[in-house]
Amino acid sequence: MATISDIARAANVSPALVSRIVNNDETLRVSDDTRERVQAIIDKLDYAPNAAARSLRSAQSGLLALVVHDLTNPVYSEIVSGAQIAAARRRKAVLLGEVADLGAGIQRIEDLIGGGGVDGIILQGAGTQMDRALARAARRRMPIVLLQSGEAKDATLIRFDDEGASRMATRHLIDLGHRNIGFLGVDGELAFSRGRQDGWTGAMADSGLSVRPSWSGDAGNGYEAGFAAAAVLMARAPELTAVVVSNVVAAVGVMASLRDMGRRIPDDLSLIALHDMSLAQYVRPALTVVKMPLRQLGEAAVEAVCAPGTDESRQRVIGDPPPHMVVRATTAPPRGAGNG
Amino acid sequence: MATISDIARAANVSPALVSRIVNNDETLRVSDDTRERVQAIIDKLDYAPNAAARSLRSAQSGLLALVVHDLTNPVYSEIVSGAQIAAARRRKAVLLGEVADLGAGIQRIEDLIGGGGVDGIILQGAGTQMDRALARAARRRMPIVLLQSGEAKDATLIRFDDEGASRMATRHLIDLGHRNIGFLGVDGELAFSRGRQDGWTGAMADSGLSVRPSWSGDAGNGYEAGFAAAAVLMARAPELTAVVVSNVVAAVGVMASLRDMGRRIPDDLSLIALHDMSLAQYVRPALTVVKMPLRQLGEAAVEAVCAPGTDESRQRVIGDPPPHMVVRATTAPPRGAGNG
DNA sequence: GGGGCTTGCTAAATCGTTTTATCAATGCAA
DNA sequence: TTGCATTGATAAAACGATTTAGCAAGCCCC
Repeated sequence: MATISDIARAANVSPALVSRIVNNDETLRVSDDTRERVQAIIDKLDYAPNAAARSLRSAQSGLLALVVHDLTNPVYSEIVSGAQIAAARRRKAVLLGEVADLGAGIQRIEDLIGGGGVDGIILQGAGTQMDRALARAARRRMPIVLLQSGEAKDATLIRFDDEGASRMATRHLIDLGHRNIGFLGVDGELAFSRGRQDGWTGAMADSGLSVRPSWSGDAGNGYEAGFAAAAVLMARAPELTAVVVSNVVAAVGVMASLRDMGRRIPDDLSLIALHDMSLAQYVRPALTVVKMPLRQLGEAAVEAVCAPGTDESRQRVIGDPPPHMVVRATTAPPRGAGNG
Repeated sequence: MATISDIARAANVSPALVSRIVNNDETLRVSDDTRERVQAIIDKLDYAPNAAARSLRSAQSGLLALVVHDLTNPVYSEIVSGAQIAAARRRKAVLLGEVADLGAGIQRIEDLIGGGGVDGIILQGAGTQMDRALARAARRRMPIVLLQSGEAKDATLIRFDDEGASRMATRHLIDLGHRNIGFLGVDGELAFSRGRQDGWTGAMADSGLSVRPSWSGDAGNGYEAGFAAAAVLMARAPELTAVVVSNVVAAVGVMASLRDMGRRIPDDLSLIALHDMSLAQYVRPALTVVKMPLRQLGEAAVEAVCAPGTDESRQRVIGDPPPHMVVRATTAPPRGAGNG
């Protein structure tokens, strides 16, 4: 492969000059003649600067590490896709890590982080297994962004207005006339899951409604967990006429479970989920959701990593576009409610 | 950050020795005493080798470029996930590129490829926009793997037995008693789409059945395209009692469309799809599919990139596990068929 | 006591860029 | 003729690791 010296030799100039031409150095004064000659040789030899040498010298790799919990979950892949787009805009590439299956899965990414091989890190739901790499990153003053997670040390935190969205979903059901409204979320002390739970109880309280402990359960983030959780919830709280599901993927599992139990949606039970994805339009009945901008979350994460100094506070809530209702076919007034 | 020289100085040894200890050089003879002393300092200073320097010197980055068409499509994310796992096993990291939205989206990856910043490339459905990068990669003798695509030059080709799977699916419908069986595939001359089409016509011919041109259509790879295609097909060929859909994601769209048209599955129309994904179990009725090992496809791609010399032919069909029927609830005998 | 072997370690070149300071040449004004 | 900008380019020092060849010291054996 042609190196910068090859080009320099062939053009009878110094490597320095070639480098500055390749990089569009604004301070460079060069005659049009020389510039064209060099450029012609670059084109002819199809020269491409060596990535390793460049990042060794410039201490920048142009790489962003993005570690997500489970790639096959459509919600996460939406985030990844958004990050991808924003990264391209910034001329960065995305190094993907998946942390779901085997704990050892991201060994190489950790090495890269430790060795300065990436310019920044975005973490989505990675557990403590990243702690060491994160500590190293922090010592290097590498920008770190945590998505939907509460524990920030040297990291920027980006999340949705989970509580607001959950409140909005619950409110929608209340407005339809429901009183016994359940909630399927994710257990644990993560900020976003607590926020969603709070949104539900908050909206209920605002309307003078109370909730019972038996009305909430853990539906996880996947089809299967949602499927299982629905059966448990229905057995425990048959008085419910509507349920807020904190994750749209889990909601699809919930729908299957309800149908298997002979419960009709929305006739017997209304369902509303947080997040949106294209699948939600294509299940039947189509899922009513409170849409949150998943792609924008990914994009914002990349922006925060690329321009780390510029965020006033270290904590950002994605408010644009704000969460909004997408009413489809899984919500309706409860059966006893007048006009039907 | 600590460099190798820092460690060497602190331990009163040469950088060379530190390097060889860090890399577990088998040929190195060193006293236990020294080794422990060096290791202790490495631990204390939390030394991690600089990634750029290392890959500059060793001409290996430990990175694999994986370019897919659309990340949000569950079928592709399954492949990515498989690749991820295999890469981790090989101590490689995966650089992800998405080529769907904007053509300029993978600029950085192309730079890296040109500059030797990756050790190999896996391409899934990228169009001609990668041609230049691919040519550069070939000149560098960089291993290239093409997934599900026919046009191999300097690349290894990995694909499923698409024709066999499609044949199996069609056969299943024929065995149930169907005679008028349609096919929704992907238009174009790509090898895999032709193979699936051939499998359908082949299985029909084997049973002495003929197909009409109006019985096949283009359902693309996504929910939306499947939804649209189903409406067109049903209008054009109402005599069909069963349909093979070449992609499970499109099949979910087809299901929604049929339901909206008042066609009951499987009573009025049987449906079978190629590929599988967890969603297929959670739509209702659950989708019957011919399962193809998507994760293994991703894994095989990584293996081929990491051990390029070892593939006898440049063309590999993933046959393990072989495609197999997963009968769920969208297939049944046609209405007029005896025992019902 | 000299030759040869083993053990334990190191010197120094190399990978391909980027960047800062500097320099030669030319022009121009006084 | 001297002095001073300006233009167009370069020299050389990093950046941080890996690797090959080789060296010094100790030991053994005859």
